[in-house]
Amino acid sequence: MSYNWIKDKVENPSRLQPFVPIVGDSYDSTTLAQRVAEQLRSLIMEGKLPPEYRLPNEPDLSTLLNVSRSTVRSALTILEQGGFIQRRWGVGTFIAKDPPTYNNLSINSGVTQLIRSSGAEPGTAEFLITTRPASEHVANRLSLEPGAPVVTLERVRLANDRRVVFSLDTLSQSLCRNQDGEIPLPEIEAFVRERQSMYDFMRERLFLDIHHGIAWIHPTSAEAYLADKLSIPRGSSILHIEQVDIGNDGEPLALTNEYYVADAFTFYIYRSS
Amino acid sequence: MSYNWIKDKVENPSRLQPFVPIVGDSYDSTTLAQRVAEQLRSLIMEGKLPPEYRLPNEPDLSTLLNVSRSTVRSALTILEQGGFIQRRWGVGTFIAKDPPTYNNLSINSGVTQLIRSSGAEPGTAEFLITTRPASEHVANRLSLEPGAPVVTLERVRLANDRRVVFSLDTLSQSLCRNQDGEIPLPEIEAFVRERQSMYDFMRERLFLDIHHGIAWIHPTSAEAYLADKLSIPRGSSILHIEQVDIGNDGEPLALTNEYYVADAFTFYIYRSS
DNA sequence: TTAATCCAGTTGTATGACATCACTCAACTG
DNA sequence: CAGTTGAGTGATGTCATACAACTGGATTAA
Repeated sequence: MSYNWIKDKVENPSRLQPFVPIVGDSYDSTTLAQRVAEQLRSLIMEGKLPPEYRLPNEPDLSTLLNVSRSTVRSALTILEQGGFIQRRWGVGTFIAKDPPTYNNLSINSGVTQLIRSSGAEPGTAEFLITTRPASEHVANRLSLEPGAPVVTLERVRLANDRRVVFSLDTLSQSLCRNQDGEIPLPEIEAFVRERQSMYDFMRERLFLDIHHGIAWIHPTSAEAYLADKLSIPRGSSILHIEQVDIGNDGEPLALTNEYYVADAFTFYIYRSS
Repeated sequence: MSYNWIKDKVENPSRLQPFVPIVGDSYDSTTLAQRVAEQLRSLIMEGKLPPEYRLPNEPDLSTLLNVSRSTVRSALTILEQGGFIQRRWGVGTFIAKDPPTYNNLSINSGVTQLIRSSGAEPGTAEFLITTRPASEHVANRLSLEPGAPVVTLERVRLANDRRVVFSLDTLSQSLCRNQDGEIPLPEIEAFVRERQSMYDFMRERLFLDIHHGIAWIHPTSAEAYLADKLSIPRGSSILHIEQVDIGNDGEPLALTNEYYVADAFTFYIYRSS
């Protein structure tokens, strides 16, 4: 039925890729509506669908995406809750005026993506991977027994060679295994060094999907160790974000501590009323 | 059909109020699904529905709430996105293991509610309300012309008489009017002094509903003025949250600057993947 | 000119049917 | 006897259709 997907507010139609988003039949353990929402969310975050752009109406979206209208509506509800779109009863559905970006803390993206989306080149320095017994605090956060072995990943993250984040990731060693048994540390290191993402490692090697994260934010100031790692004066303002990532079954999977140089990034939060 | 609403994980049934949530016919300009979600959200946040509690199945919820199953599902999708519930295909719908609370920044609640939910008694000191021309920054945030008159509300917020937050609210003067014309400052002051909420004033007197807020978080340290207001040493860590509240039509309504004493509260963020 | 009315287009709600998944448990198999 | 298979049940997910409610502009009438 060749809906004119490109119209209204789009000045440069050739920039928009044809919208045939394929929602494959691949089994994802997620629902169809979530996959549709994810596809549309990518388009929005990549700027393919500009702010205030009017989407096709729901019946047309239904045929375009080859899913039913109720599925479309579920997906749109998801996006609406995230602040990506705005629905106006009797009028239409629009991309939000100011949709969330990667520096929005409501979106659980990693440091690498944050740096990249800010226009800088992500890098790593002082990579250190070790195993150690879990402290009481760590064990508590990860629902482990104190002393249980955990893998920790200590990195200084760079944005265009500037030290901007000190990150300390912790993962239960019992999770670091595939069908062949335990994954040796060098293999983990090789993967994370190349891809610069622990999330990718968890998803692709451990098949651990993260459902959501819960973050605590603490404003603090750099003591000696941090000041050294981040090459900033002692006492500089630091944003400390501690985060537990939760899997689909509700169990904590990973613990992340990130220390951001205060003026390196601007963080947003979408707060729904 | 008298569904046994209280069962499964609930140890103390008498604690749970009977669930007849009435979803009134009152015209709210919001959708039915949103009102249903709001009702359930209140029950969860007030602890009436404990974590991991299993909800009735959707058909039964439908009859209980006197709405259709599609409306129930829309409401549940909203709650699921906010991290309040978890749906498991083929199994059931459950209150989340760790549902968001008022100190979750993903929820747009005011300082007063935050203080109250922490178990402390909210209070106010150094109340100061003025009108002044908008600075360039303020005008930018509120989509006003620089120099346009704005109403500012300067408060030191107390938790059990301890100074914990310095807040500075800004509102375009052109919005501070009802059918009788402009609302005089003393009237605003009287209302906010008593209710300790600018949001309540905006909703009840100005009929301005806030759709969502966008917050910037900045870790910083207290300079002289702030240190004095908050009775803390200079250089203490401060969490600065600047927030623009957006109305249903997408226009900015209010600007809020809040400075939190670092260790006074613990802030959470729900980060969806 | 102005106000009321109509009308087309869109999202919201209701209803019913079926698909898919998870869990339990009986039956079967080696 | 341990392990596997499969039916059965009950839950959420998806589809299809119809209609209600709302918006905004065009039309019409005062």
